Amino acid sequence: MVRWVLYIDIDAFYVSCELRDRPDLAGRPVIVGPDPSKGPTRGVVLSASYEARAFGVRSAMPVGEAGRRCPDAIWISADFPKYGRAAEEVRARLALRFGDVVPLSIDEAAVRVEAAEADDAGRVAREVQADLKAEVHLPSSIGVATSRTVAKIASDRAKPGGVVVVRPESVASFLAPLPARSIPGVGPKTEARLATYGIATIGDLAKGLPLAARREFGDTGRFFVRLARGEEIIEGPDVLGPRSRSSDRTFEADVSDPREVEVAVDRLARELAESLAKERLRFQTVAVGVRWEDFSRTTRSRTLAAAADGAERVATTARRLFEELWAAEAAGRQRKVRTVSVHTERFRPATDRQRTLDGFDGAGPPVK
DNA sequence: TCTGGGGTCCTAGGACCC
DNA sequence: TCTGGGGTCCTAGGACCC
Repeated sequence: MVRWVLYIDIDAFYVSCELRDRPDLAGRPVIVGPDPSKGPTRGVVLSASYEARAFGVRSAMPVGEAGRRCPDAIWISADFPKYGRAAEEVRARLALRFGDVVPLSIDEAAVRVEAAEADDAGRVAREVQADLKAEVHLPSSIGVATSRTVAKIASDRAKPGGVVVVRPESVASFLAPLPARSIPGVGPKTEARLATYGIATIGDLAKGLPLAARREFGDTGRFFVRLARGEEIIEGPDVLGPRSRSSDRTFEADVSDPREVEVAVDRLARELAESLAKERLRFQTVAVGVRWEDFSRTTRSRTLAAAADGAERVATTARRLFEELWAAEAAGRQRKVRTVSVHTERFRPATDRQRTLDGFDGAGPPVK
């Protein structure tokens, strides 16, 4: 028996969720995002149907550009709770058959399957696809391989609506012609750095890296070469729980008055604390981030003496961090603020209170 | 064309400890 | 007086993903 990974990716997820409620829109160019004809907005495309993609519309594209490329698009504003519920339906459906489901993003999940032959694993994938279509009414693409990374790359090649199976002995030849950019984790910057060494495809990576590139890419470089050669890959851990939670707000126009930003920081901190309380999470680190008008970012973080909770604790820490951040900026470039964010991490479950430390909670050694 | 709102992981330097 | 090597934690920034 061979252990296979099925990597399931829902096609055009947000749009597909909307089409469940609006089947009359099937086959039309549908975009989820703020409608640019309803006034100026700084929004971007969250999801586009394949009919809209035919006009060059892509996820994360500013909506004004998308509107110009596809003037007849049907715009639907995002409904994140709806998408969260749909993701739960998909995971529940998969859990019914496979037990353990590894959720990898809102629209992706992996399951493990034991099968003697690649054809058997492929058949299971097609059954899953048909089941999700019939029971959850969502279209999917599925990659099948013996590692999660290769299965994910296969699922990309399967879009839309297909199944791609990669046999263990064919991994290197399957990957070789693909651009290095197809590797999850290789974006525009890494692609450009690899190109300076003459590396464009995964096949180029399989030949190994020159000494200078080995130094430059370190562990990541070794991972690329192992993957490219079809060698065994150490998989990331199954997702154990949230590592961080944040809340941000982009202003309609860039802001130069720190008091206006402080009001937003306070509101974000309280929203965040409320959602942490719902999840019963206590945090130990708070951070504040600013995206400036030139789109560069600055962050400031502070780790508390002990895990804490409560809106007041997030808010006062965040406010202090923002004051420091602002003071440093005011002494220098004095840019306007485009986006402000409040961030928490290093979670402990709220139930995990240690009696011996309880007395120090929120009143530990003074924090600068 | 002018860039959201979530997230994850990695790197690198300094502090601090043994 | 000048000096090690290794490990962990904290902070800031960056790349990347959906």
